[in-house]
Amino acid sequence: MATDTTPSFHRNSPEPPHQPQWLTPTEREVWLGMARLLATLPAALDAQLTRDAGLTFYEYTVLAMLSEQPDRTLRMSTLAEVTNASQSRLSNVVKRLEVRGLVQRRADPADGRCTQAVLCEAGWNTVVSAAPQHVAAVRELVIDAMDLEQLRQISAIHQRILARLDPRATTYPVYPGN
Amino acid sequence: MATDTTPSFHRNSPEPPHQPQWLTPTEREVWLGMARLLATLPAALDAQLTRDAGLTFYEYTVLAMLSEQPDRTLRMSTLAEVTNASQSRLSNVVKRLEVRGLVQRRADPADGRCTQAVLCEAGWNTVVSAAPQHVAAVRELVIDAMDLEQLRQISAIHQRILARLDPRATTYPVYPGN
DNA sequence: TAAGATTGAACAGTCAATCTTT
DNA sequence: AAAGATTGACTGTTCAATCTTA
Repeated sequence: MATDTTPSFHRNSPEPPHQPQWLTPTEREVWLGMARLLATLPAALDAQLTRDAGLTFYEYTVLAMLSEQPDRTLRMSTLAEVTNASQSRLSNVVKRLEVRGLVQRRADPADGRCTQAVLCEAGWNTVVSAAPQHVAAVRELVIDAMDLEQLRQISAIHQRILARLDPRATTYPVYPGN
Repeated sequence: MATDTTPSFHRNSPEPPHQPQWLTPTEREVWLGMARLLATLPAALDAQLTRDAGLTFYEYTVLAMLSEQPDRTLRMSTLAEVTNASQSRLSNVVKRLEVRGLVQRRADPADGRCTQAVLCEAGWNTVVSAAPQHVAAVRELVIDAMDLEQLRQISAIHQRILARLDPRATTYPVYPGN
């Protein structure tokens, strides 16, 4: 705050009303921590994957999701959902992955409106060789920061927040086969 | 997984070694939840702020951080730190905010290398009017998803992860006056 | 020589518009 | 008319290079 006549953002007022406009110190700490995480964790993952595998985190996610399918194939719209992206973003990314020979697109025989993305052999090899280092990074940065109890706690919290972000979504986890 | 001769990414192997290469089901759930949060929460905040105030989440953060300073002033390098951004990104954003008349830049009298960013009156009014709705959104989406115990738990977890992301950082919270 | 800051070029993401198939 | 997918235009971010002052 700049003067004492004006409220301090993200802090609680001296006399907290029922639905306080600002955040209490604890709430503020949670929010600043989350905001910082939102900004720095994706950058760290991108850095690791770019350095070690020439992939962005999002590109890796696309390849990984395809690699988990029995036929290494997924419709573009489904792939967009499971990778938490817009159809437009996915379309652009897959176009580049196709140029690099990691993925191929083909028309869906069952529905002419749909396009299937298929992981190529080169794409498979790319994920297979990138995965160990990436998983190790995820462990080091995130997973190993928690004990089993905390893993359960944060999972429950995630689900509650995600439900608020998209109330129409079925209960998380979204991904088939989890 | 595509065949039974190959590992499934982000899942645990049948016989987990000491430092397992893949993630257990619980770990995988945590990670997928966090990845989903990383992708969707910033988008939701951008949408709210763009709609209600014509600001991105990052622009709002810049204005909010300045508004909390007694003189509504911060060095560019400090502002970059507290907003979790690169100097380059901040420089571009402040340039646009300056064009819009929300922020002004001036040379730091104490050190000719530094630039100070100062919140203009219009910028102050913008944050003041944007803040209530934004804080309400943060509450609805994030804070109110947790009880007090969970707020404390996630705060502790955040700090542990952030410490791994930037081991050189002093113990979080970073921001002066918290 | 280093820190702070900015810039230009390359790149990625978003939004609205479009096209095709159902 | 609606769903799936893509594209073009615009905007924002990143990276390396640059400039200034300490």
